[in-house]
Amino acid sequence: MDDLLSLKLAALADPTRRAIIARLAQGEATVSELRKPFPISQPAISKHLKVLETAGLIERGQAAQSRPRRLRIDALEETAAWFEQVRSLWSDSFDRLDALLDTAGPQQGEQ
Amino acid sequence: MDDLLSLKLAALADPTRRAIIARLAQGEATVSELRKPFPISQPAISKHLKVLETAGLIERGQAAQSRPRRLRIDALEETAAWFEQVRSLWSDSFDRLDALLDTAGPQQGEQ
DNA sequence: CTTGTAAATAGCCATTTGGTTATATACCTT
DNA sequence: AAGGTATATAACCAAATGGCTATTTACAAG
Repeated sequence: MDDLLSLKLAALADPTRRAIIARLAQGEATVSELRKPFPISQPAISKHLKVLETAGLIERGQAAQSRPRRLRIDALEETAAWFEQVRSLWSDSFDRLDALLDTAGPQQGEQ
Repeated sequence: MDDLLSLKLAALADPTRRAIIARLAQGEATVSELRKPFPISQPAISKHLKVLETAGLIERGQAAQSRPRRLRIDALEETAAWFEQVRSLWSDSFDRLDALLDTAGPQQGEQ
């Protein structure tokens, strides 16, 4: 399991990391700022950030001794795109089912 | 890590399981059918299916000696909703930034 | 050049994960 | 009831994950 999409979904499977992403969606933040809401150690946060960075979901800045992180919204969209893809497979096969039912006996109009 | 959303994302972090979901998006299928594309053992597939079921992403039917699985599309939508939520956080803060720039000195129209 | 603060890395540990083979269960067919 | 086919469960294993404490690195300020 190491394609980018898997890395992204795995990264987002952790509630702490999702909270970090949600925080960064509102603007960039330093490691210490990101740490505040959580009862875990600083190294643990750094590890989470590395996971998110490896997945390409965030990137690192440089400012004095702090390294502000920011969200890579495009990477998040790429992840969301997978869901769209499945959704369209689903509705395609639904369409085919509708067509089939139409042929067998046209009665109701599906939503 | 055991809230439902985390379970769902973790379930989808595996390529085999995503392929299974994609397959099920096109219609229900038995375990043997689902197994075909993969070079792994039947118990391994059953394990994957259990992960997906625990996450609420699929459900199990009953038909003779086969237990067809089908996609729970609503569960998938719930998962996709998280991405929507982050997207809106992101655009909200973008709006605020725009407003700020407007106040400071109105010059360019953002994409 | 020492001190302070922010963050990263190393080393450790328990738990989880994804795979395996072997075995059990469930249901149809004969 | 005996056999066959579909699936589930058990028991095991190696690797990955998420946490910790201790230590190191990077930079700014005295």
